Amino acid sequence: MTEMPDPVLAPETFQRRLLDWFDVHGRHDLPWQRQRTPYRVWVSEIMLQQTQVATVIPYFERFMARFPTVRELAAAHQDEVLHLWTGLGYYARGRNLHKAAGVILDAHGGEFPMDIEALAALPGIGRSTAGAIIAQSSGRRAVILDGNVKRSLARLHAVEGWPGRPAVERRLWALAEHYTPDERLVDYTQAMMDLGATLCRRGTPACGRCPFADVCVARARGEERRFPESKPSKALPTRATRMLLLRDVRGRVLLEQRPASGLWGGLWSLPQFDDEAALQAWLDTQAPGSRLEAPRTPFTHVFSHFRLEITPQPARIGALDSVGEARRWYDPQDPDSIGLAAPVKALLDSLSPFSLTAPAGP
DNA sequence: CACCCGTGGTC
DNA sequence: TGACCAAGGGT
Repeated sequence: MTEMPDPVLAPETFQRRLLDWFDVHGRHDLPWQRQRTPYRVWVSEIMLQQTQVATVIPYFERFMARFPTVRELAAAHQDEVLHLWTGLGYYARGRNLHKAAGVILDAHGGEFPMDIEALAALPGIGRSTAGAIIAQSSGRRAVILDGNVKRSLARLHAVEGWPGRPAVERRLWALAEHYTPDERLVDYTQAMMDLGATLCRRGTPACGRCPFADVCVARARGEERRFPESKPSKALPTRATRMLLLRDVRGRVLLEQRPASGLWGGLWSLPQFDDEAALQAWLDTQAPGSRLEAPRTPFTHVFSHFRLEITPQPARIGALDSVGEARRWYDPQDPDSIGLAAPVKALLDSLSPFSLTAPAGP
């Protein structure tokens, strides 16, 4: 048996209050709530990891139009999957989604394995996402613990400590397990996420409309903003890079495919170098006779764990014998269906004469 | 465990 | 305006 987490409400009372609230105020018309197949729920859950609903919706619609079932997804090239993922971030999600589609076809005959362990064994699916897929697509009992649930439960019980710490996370899982009902799992899991997303928000919780305001421990203390505690912050290191803008006579730009893992893994980007010397050495061997132009003004791109200072380095082609497997000429006027890192896409867009026309002003 | 992985919104 | 964060998972 799991530890009894001093609940503020009996599970039955919690469930009834939550579902009564959800029936009136919950979200019932999100795109993935139509045709709740395991496939559609799966894709939506992956896209929604660390990503807000409003951002996901257009990506989800485009993805479903191109890959209506897991078979089309498995048959596609990773490039096309990443192309549809461009701008969404955390590209390992797209790579894993594509990889898992192949496993579902090869090892599971095209049918989703509908148990937690088998689902969580698929790349990109962890404990919480596996639970969400089970609950939302089959209605069977499964426990979820995403950011919304963590925030709501941390406040309801005034759970101290950053939820990333294993001890805190265990406690939150125990609370989530404690309150999860045996019925109406589709609605219950959606309701928990809706509560966190629309009422128990991070910045300005709408306690006045919350069905648990009278029993919320954090609110009773007037400390709802203090929960959940935030991650201990560290200073962001800064790295510098040069991005080579090598153009041929037709105005096309040389792109390189990034390594399969790591930052922008599998996406196409401009060739990157630590400094001008490394860039020049590359030009001398790979594209002799090329001429460097003046570097453009550096700009900074901030990632989650470091900031990248990018200096665009334009150059005109001398000779380039072989473009090779992981390289291609890319025409910004006539874009290919490939995955481009967002800052690279913005930089390439800035090369287009069309983007140099008068900006739309107020 | 601590770190890695992206982008857009928010204050 | 920079710090913080969002429907987490992999290594």
